[in-house]
Amino acid sequence: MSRVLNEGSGPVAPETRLRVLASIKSLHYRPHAAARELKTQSTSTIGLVVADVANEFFGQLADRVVRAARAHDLGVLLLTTQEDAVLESDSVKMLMDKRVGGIIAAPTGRNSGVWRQVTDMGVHLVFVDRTVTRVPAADIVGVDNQAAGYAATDHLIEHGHRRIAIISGPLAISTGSERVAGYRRAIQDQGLDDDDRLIFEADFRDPRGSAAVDRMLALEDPPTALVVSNTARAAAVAARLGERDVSIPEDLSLVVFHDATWAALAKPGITVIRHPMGEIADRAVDQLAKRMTEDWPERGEVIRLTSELVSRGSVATPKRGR
Amino acid sequence: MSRVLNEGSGPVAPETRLRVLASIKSLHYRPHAAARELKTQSTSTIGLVVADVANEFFGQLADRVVRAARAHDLGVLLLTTQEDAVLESDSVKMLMDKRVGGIIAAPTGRNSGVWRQVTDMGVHLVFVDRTVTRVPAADIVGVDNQAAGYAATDHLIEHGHRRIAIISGPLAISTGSERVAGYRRAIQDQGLDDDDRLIFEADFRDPRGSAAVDRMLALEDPPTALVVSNTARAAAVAARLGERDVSIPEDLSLVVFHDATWAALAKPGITVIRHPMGEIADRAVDQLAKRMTEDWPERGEVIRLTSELVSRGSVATPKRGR
DNA sequence: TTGTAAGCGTTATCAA
DNA sequence: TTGATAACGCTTACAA
Repeated sequence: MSRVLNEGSGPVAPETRLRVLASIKSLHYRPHAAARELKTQSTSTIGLVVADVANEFFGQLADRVVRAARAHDLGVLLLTTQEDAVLESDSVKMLMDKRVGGIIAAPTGRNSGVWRQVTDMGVHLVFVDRTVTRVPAADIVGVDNQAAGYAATDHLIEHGHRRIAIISGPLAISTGSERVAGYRRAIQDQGLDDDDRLIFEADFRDPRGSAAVDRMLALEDPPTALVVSNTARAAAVAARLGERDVSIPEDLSLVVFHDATWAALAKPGITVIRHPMGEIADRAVDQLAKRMTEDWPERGEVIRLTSELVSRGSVATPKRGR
Repeated sequence: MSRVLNEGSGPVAPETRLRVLASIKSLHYRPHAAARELKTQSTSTIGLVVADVANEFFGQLADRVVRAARAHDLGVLLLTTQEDAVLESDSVKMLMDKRVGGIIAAPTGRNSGVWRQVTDMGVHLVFVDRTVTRVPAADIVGVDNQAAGYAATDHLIEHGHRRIAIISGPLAISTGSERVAGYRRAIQDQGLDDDDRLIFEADFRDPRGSAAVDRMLALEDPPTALVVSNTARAAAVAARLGERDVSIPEDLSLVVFHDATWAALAKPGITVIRHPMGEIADRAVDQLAKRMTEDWPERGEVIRLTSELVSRGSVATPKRGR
């Protein structure tokens, strides 16, 4: 009987409750989630849309999202975009058909319209890590990327570097442009040369991802330090640097976004910008869970967490001369 | 109208089909998945149960499973066990309530009964990477772990090592015991000393994961080579080895299971056993999709794929003397 | 306190 | 070829 499962939904005699409970046990009865959803017009599943869980960054994020969701009794439907706009909108379509209660997404950036539709149709949306414009109802949970870009660059400047390059993700993506903005601001604040040729935009899916390294090394006046703010390509960049026999930090100081396993294990250890992955995921899920119970919000909320620069051995004073 | 969506389900005039299609467009109609499921008693979602997608191994697996599932128009509900038996059975419970069409799982090994119930209730089950006993109806997709353990050990023997240690995952898990069995067989085939003190069983969740390293190093007659068949702890082991100033391969030759990013990037590169992650995922999903359309099988099928030893710089001839 | 019936959005059956 | 109707398994409102 329904009243014993959803306690509080009506009166039920203690004795009959036990009788019902007994039958449930003996018959191995389990409520049919789809039927319940159909009747109550509510779901206990949310969607998670990220680029690629093979990438440790999103893997960690997804792991924590799943864990946090469980605490709210929410299932997580995982969809990946592989940074492809078509896969992204297909993913959204599937989630809408399944009538998820909300979506946590790291958008590719090329689908504002699709995301806008999501909120227009009354499905709650929380962007994590990245954002897109023109989706006012979406909540945003992420770090202050501009500050992080600034911190990474400033850290290198403090060590005496004057020519600092950055390998960014696509500037069309919020994290890309924000981090580069922070980088630029740091360069300008210190009165350094703001040289556009030191800014490399590497596509997330660039098979070699390292073309940028070659172009950088080919510069007539190559940099003495590098910020890799493109998390997805960072390992490829490091690999290419190794192939090209660039030694770190002697030839090049290095700061990388995201504290991946390889960064801590490399010799020397790589100085990184560390994101509070657990907190990002927890806040995103909490926010979504809150939205799913409360009434529809006026505008989305922006939750900015702080990243941290973890200093290891990949940054040193630049060699003199050259 | 239903007949135009599910084409072939009934006759429909070409003209009315167009009219219906037009309304669908204009009203932004999307079929309600839950209602359809309720009626047809079928689902378009499968469950994926792995330990932990923050781990690159399962991250890669999950990524490919999601991609392959999409090709079959299947959604993936992701649940993680964190290697915890309780979380595992909770996960299964949720998946059963949601009436998924099937489950792909890397079981913790401590829940045979739960998995048995899954198949008993008519839900298709494909084990990936690992297995548990007593679930005859489950399909299994994985590599030949015993052969892999043998190959890793034999590779070290061929390089002249006589004392070879192994840090395994829990022996209660199929991969753990199989890999150790392969290791043992290689040791015995070559007439080497089969010393139990060289076999270390490190729990997947061991916070330091490196206690085994310390114990190994404390041996009066320490090994000259090490196989780390515990993928989840391999990075921690490498980190501890570094802290203890063990240089590779001079002091210790190393072979690790799973070709993680850090293994390729380390200097020297780490020799690894590489699993065909993509193929494992693809076969698992294909198998599940096949089961979901066909009739219930007699017994599960076992699909054994082959792993590959990728030689890099972490294996050398042992130093003389000692 | 308990039983009954309607209805959620589909698909399938049966008449028209 | 099409329209009406029952049923999937649940929740909920209302009657007993």
